[in-house]
Amino acid sequence: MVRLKDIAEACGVSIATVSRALNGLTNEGKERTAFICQTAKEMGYYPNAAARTLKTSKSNNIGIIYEDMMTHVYFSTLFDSLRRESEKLGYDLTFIGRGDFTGQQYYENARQRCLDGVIVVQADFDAAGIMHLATSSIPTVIVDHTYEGVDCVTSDNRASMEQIVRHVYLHGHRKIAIIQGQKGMVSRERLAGFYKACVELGVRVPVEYVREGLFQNAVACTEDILELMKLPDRPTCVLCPDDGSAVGAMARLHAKGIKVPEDIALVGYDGTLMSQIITPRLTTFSQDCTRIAQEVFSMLIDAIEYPDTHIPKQVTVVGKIIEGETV
Amino acid sequence: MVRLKDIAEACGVSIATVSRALNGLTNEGKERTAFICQTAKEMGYYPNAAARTLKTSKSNNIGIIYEDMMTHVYFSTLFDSLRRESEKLGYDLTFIGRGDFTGQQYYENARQRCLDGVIVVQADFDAAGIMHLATSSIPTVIVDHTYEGVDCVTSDNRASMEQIVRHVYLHGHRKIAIIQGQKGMVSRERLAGFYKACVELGVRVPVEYVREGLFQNAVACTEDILELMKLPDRPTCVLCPDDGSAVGAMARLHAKGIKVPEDIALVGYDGTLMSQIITPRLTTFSQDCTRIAQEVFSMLIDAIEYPDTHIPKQVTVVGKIIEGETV
DNA sequence: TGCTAGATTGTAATCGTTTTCTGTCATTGT
DNA sequence: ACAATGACAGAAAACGATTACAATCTAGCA
Repeated sequence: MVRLKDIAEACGVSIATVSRALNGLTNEGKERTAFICQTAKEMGYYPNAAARTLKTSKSNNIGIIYEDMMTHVYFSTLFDSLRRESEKLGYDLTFIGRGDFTGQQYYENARQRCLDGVIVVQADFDAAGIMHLATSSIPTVIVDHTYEGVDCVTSDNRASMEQIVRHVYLHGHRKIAIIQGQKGMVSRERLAGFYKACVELGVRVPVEYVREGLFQNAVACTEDILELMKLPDRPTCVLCPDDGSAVGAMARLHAKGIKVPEDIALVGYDGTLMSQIITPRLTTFSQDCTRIAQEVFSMLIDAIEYPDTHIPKQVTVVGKIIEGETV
Repeated sequence: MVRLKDIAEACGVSIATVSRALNGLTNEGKERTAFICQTAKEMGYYPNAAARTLKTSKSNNIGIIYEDMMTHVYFSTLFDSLRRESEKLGYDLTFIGRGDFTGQQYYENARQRCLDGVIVVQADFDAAGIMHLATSSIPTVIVDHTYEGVDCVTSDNRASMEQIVRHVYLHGHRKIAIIQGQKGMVSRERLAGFYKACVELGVRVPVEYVREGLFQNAVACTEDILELMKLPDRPTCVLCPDDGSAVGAMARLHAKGIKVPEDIALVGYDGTLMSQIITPRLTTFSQDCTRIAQEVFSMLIDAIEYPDTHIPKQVTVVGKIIEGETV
């Protein structure tokens, strides 16, 4: 391993001079600087990250706390976007937060490795711990969950659900059912949007039309839909928690002789590739992961670079309906 | 931030003593050790990772080089497994390898941050660079690609394709077509297995039955299938590069009035959740990501702990056919 | 009691950088 | 020609841990 010291010896200057030359500090003479840089490159020098971190308390590393849900298309897409963005900005992404972490430990773990910032995705699990982290001196951005007074970026679940309801309303639907995902802020927000739009549009919602379901679980979704179809006053349109559920349910319905959209209209969520390649194309709602990632990093970078003047804010990113053929 | 020094002062002992006590070095007296540990905990001490890494050249961090393909279910599943395994063993996972890396840079980047090891997934992109890394002093395991003399774990694409061919053969198919994925070792291996099984079973394969396709691209897959259906001597069974393609294609075929499996048998690949919740359930091949992850880490840990005696090996993990209703 | 072995603990060097402070020159103004 | 100024380079002190080595203390034994 090549050290600053080796270059210093090779060039016949001091370590400090090499360090400054390499870091572009204006101090040094121009051609000497060039010579040092040249030599460093030839010798294959790379600064030791640990030493630099130790001295500067900057690691160029951003921690990411993710539940084990990478297999859900939304989250893998979001991750891809986050990674691309972090790459662009010169940060590496490290997965932190062992499964059994709680309370202070998120914070301590981040502190321990001098992370420059932390991104928490879907912080539904340990409010106290997450808050401790988010209100600490370590820049933190929360994705898809809102806490007071800390940086949050959420795809606006409430507004999107409103959009969806209005969309199907415009297509003539007055009996709209909803199947929710796992309990949590996302589901709550969507339900709130659902009710809000229905109230505003004067659409009556019988309690039986609102069902608890699961994300990414087409079996559950199908069961729920079949239950809905048994109702004396059956809905004409069902809003599913995500595309995976909707696609799976659609296939099952189809096999049962129930036609989409003739017998029942279906709306998905996420705007996945899959939703657009099946027949009929699913009407769904696309969340703009690229935008989300950009917002996340813009807030994070601001918090990192201007820790004193940074003001936490809550940003919502609004997606859009992708019109398919199932409504 | 609490330092060793702070604890030392609080306890009235030297820094070295605290360090030894905390690391369980047998040197220290029992109750003094206990007292130090207790105090450290009370003060909320966490060792500074950078300092420790600088001194010991161990980071407890494993780098992972992944192309941007997290949205493919196979890779997200694999990643989940890798992460779970790394968590269990106490390592963190850091995404490294900026998009424009080449040659030595993978190695230098890993060296720079004192990574204890590196996992390279689908190393199809920069053979020279990857080899430089893999043959360096940094423990490296390559997933889903085979290089001579370095640690590799692959799902046995050749053997699985053979299994698939034999499976459909047993179901009476003699006209078997294959749609490949992106060019690369995975596709090559699968094709080799396909030919091998066909030859052994005495199945004739017209050149038109072998088509180049794309992974995770149902549109391309559908086009390919439709082309195949136009052939004067059409195949009775088509092997698709992955479940996503197969599911999408199936839906399109269905819409065109071509029935699966009556008119054409279809086989997917990956054994995803999706493949099992659609109707008809897709016949597919499940890759055992958990096993792959275990093998990866077993090799990695061995290479890390016994760098001198470690012998690189090539491991293949065999998956199994999931019988659906499309053959 | 005096000496030695063994058990603890402390001192200080080290890991590779960054950065402050000091010192040396050369340049400029008077 | 001399002092003041500024540009540049080097020495050395951190950052927070680990660890080889030296130093101290205790106890066991003659």
